[in-house]
Amino acid sequence: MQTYTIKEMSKRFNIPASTLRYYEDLGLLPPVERTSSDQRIYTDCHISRLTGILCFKNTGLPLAQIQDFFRYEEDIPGHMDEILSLVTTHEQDIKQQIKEMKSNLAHIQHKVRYYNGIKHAIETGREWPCWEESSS
Amino acid sequence: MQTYTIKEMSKRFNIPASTLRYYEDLGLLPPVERTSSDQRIYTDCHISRLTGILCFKNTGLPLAQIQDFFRYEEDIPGHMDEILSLVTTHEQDIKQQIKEMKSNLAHIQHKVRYYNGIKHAIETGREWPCWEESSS
DNA sequence: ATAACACTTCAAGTAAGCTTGAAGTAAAGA
DNA sequence: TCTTTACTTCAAGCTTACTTGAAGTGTTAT
Repeated sequence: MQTYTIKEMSKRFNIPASTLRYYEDLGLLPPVERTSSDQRIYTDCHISRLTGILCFKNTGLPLAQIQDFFRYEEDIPGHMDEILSLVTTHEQDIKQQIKEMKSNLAHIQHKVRYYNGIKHAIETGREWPCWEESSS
Repeated sequence: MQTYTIKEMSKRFNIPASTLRYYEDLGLLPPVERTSSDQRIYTDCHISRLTGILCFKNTGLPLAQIQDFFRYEEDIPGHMDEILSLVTTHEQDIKQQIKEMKSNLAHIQHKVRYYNGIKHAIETGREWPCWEESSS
C-alpha cells in the first residue's frame, strides 16, 4: 500500500505541513497512522479526502461545513437530505460565483485595455486617446 | 446632482453602513461630503468607486491592493507600470480562478448525481446502484 | 414636548483560517 | 559521536475584513 510523509503531502497539494496537522486537529482528515517515532503516515484515503476538502474549500465552502459533509458521509442513509441539500446548494453557489467572476473579469479586462491605451499614448508621445472612457 | 444617504448606498450595494464607513476610514472611498448634522452624502463618484472596489474585492483582491490601485490612479502616468502589473496579474488570476471553479463544479456535480442515485435507490427500495463510484 | 429612531465617532471585539514559537524527540549523514 | 535536519505537541499569535457597543447628537412622528 502506498504511503506518504507529511512533506510529500505538503508538496503534492501545495499546502504547509502545519495546515495538514490543523485539518487533522479539526477532524477534517481521518485518523492518520504513525511510525514508531510518531511521524504521520498518510495513505491514498487521505489523498482522496484532501482532494475532496480542497474542492470544497477552493469554491468557498467554510471548513465547518466541509466538516459537516464528511460527518454526514459516515452515515449516508441517515443524512441523505442534509447531504443533498449541502451539495446542491453549493453547486448553485458555484454556478453563481462563476457567473459573477466572468462579469468581473470583463470589467478588469476593460481596465487592462484602457491602461494599455494610455501607456501606448504616452510612449508614442501622442495625445490622450479619447475613444475610451475611464472604467473605475 | 444625484446624492445618496448611507442607507441608500447600503441597500444598493447590499453591504452594511458600517462597512461603508470602514472603507472610508481605510481611504478606499474618496472623501464623503456631510450634511449640516454630519450625515454622509454620497454621489455618483462614490457609486462608481464602490462598483470598482467590489469588482476587485469579489474576485479576491485584498483590500490593501485595491487601496494601492486607487492610489496609483491618482497619478496614472507616474504609476503606469504598477497599474498595468496589478490589473494584468489580477486578470490572469481571475482566469485561473474560473478554470478551477469549473473543474471543481464538475466534481460537485458528480457528487450531486452520486447522492441522487443513492437517494433514488433507497426510495425505490432497490439495491445499491453499482454503476457509479464514490466521489470524495 | 417627548419618545423613538437614525445617524455620528472611536475603540474594542469577533470569526475564519491558519502560522509561529518553544521545547522536545528522533533519524540520517560526516 | 556529533551535528544537522525533520519531525512532534500545544498554546499563543496573526491577518483580513469586518462588527459591535458605548456614548452622544440630531431628526421625525405623535
